[in-house]
Amino acid sequence: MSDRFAERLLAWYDKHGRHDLPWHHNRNAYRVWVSEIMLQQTQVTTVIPYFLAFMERFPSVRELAGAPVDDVLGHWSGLGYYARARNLQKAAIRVVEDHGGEFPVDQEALEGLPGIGRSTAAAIIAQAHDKRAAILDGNVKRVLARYHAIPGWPGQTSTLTRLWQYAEAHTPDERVRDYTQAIMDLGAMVCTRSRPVCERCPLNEDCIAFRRGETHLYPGPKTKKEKPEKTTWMVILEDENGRIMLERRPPTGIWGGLWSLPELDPAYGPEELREACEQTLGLDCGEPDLISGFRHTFSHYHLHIQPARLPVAKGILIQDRPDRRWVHRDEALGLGLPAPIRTLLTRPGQTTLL
DNA sequence: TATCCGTGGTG
DNA sequence: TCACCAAGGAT
Repeated sequence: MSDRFAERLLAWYDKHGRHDLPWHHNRNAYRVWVSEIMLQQTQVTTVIPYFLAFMERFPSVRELAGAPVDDVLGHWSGLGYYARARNLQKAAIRVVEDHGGEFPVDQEALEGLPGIGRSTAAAIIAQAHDKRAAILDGNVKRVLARYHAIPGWPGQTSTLTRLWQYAEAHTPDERVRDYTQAIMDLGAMVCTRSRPVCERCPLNEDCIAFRRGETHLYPGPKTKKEKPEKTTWMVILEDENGRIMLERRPPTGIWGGLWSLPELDPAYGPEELREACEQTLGLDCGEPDLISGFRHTFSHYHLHIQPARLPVAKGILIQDRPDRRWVHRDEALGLGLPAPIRTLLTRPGQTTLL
């Protein structure tokens, strides 16, 4: 690029950028990698406490590779996108077994690890090694879409291709670590989605969208689709010792690998729940106690959760299955639980009895 | 290419 | 109350 994009950005970064984030200290490839995975589709303020606790428990790639999956998921509980946690540990095991515990330095090898794509690989290269690699995350997409007035939704291949071209072109040969942090900081602090602070932007002079007064038009909107509504029963089974039954969810799909409350087919009516527990779970239960349901919104559908509390008759045992277990509430909260289930178990008073 | 995968903040 | 979306990647 013949303009002074990177130069202006770096000068702004030196004065106003974020230089003190937790992963900026004791910087190494492992810490950079974990932070980048956590930061996928997740804001900095959300990540910080998770990152600190994660590093306390898993200080190096070897401890992560050797940890129980439940421990890793437990530290991810509430962060969302749990495939990131499963892939993180898979990648850690590969780094230990195939690379002697040392992270690959080249982009191709990094992209071969589960959970690491083009942008994350580039971020690791730039942040950990200060070597030239172009990133393209949500911040960069927004900055570039406005600066060059690139129409269309960034998810569209044609739009994405153009964005990558500009991302590559603007990335400098020197100070790549600072540059990648700088353009993300600009997107997060100045070139925000709503009400960008263009007066304080070091790039406003040559920003086409700003000069046209059209920053609100970029990036282009995603084509919206109607979200389907799904319904499910979630049963709180409590035995005479005050323990509740948890069930491990399948490794794929929503909340994959996490512990949650047992689900029953929504086709069962309230009066059939007792029988459903008997047939589905092999449990002899008392009368169901219906709790008011709530709606949980995901990216692509709404889930209507109908909780029901059922007492379990004394002396009844279920067959020993590794994906089911009786736990006290305190113990349950130490496992990887989905956020709404955690809320349900922590603050049952928040919901109203029917 | 389109869809799936979470959660919390925002207007 | 609710649609929209943020440091993407896998399928």
